[in-house]
Amino acid sequence: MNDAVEGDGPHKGSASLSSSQQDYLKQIFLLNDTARGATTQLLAERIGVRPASVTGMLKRLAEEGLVERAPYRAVHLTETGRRIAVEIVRHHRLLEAFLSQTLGYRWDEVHEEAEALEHVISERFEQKVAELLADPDRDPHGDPIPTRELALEEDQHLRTLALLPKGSRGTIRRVTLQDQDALNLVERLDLLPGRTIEVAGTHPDGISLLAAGSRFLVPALLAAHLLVDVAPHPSSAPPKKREGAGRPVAHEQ
Amino acid sequence: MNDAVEGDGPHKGSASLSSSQQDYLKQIFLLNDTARGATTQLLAERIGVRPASVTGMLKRLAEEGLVERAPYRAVHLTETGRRIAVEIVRHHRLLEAFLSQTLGYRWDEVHEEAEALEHVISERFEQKVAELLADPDRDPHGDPIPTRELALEEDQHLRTLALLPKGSRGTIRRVTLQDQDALNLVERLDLLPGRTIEVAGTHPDGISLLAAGSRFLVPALLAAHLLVDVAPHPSSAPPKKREGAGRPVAHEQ
DNA sequence: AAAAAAAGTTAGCCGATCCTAATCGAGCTC
DNA sequence: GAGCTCGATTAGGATCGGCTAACTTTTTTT
Repeated sequence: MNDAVEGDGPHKGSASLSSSQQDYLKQIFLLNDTARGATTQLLAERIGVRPASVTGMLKRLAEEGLVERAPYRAVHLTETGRRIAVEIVRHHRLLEAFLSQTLGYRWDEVHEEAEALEHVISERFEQKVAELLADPDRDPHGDPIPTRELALEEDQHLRTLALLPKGSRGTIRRVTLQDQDALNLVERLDLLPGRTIEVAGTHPDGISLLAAGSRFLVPALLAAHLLVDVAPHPSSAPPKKREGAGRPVAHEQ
Repeated sequence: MNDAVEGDGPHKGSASLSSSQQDYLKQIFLLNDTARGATTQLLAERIGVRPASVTGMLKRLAEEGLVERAPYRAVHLTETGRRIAVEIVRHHRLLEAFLSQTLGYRWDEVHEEAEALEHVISERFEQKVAELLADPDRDPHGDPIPTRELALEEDQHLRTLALLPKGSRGTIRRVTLQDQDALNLVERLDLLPGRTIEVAGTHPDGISLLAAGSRFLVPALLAAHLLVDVAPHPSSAPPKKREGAGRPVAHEQ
């Protein structure tokens, strides 16, 4: 035996999957909603292994019926695989909320710890934390927490800051970054979820922002990861945007 | 790489030890204070592997300077090994207190979960929990929690119920059991830490006890794991807190 | 469309940890 | 003190998940 983690014990579907396997499923899930999909290379980067290792693991996961794949193509989760992945995403985000709210972690410290704990906590732990926090629906980064039934609300109306036209106003709702340095910068610029902003201008290298009276430049790399709830005010239409970048998200459960 | 756990990150000494290794060290530590010491067989039982596997792991641990051993003899921890072991014991007991007090786990549910989490939490987590609970010195089973500096107070004055003579009175302070069924029984008999009792008689198969007005038999197997704070005189007031005489004892390994 | 680049896969290997089966050693019995 | 028994060790193997190097397929460039 290796490190088959059974923090989950005799629960749902994640029983007897190693931390490693859980991690692959989670990353596949998270990448499936992006433009390029869950490619071998992206997975390798996210997970921190070499591409060859990814190919190997994907084979194993395919044998266990957790993913479906065609060689040289992006992988997809099966329904079973998706359920497990969402379960882990729930663990992760619930833990982030918990670490932040109950243990007083700083905003930028939660990710790493949750990363380690998510594979190990039991169903009971998940429940107790959910109770304690009264079923939160967002983690500290603004990411939606899947419900107990594993339904994941999508932020259809949020738009990435990078693509907003000059004059747009709105409220930052999500910060989809994990990098420590980037998070620090976001904090320093005071661009945390909840902050209302206005786009003062767009540049090739970023977005000029008006927030809290001051004006400053948000690097494009950062702006791409700030999801904004756009106010219907200036000239924009009511929230009804949906298929901006790709297929409907894989979650019919 | 395998499952080298780095929940601990760049801290003390436990950095880069696998969960498995951590577990061995912890069990060696726990067994070192017992009559037979940390023998291959006992370790195998506690850890849930075959004796041959223990021999193998002990060799690796010896190479890393964490244990000292002579073939066919019980193992001992080096100072480094001991430090890591105590660190993990601290994690475990702190987590048990936390699960019980903060998350509302039942008394008999905490062990299993702590077992999984103890290898994964960071130094920060440990600190935050210790703060939240105001540096508790006992876990829910009455086991002493090593201090931040890894000093472990010994319960020198506690005596096992199994060996008390008829007529003894005292207060149960520790329940050194982990087995779920046994714990349930302890709970059913209401023999949790804090309960005051009197030995009504001794039998080959157990101890006859007088507690809360009723009289019942405690099986010898159970009695051996109930540590009692014996009252100096039949009339002595039942000490509310724990021993006033105990002092922190640096654990000579 | 041919060549180059990038991405993915295969093959072979390694280390960690576990296992079973067989052998060895220590300590007690007679 | 010769056995015998039980605990400990060795030998040999399996699995998991990682790696490198070499090769194949897809995509991009010219």
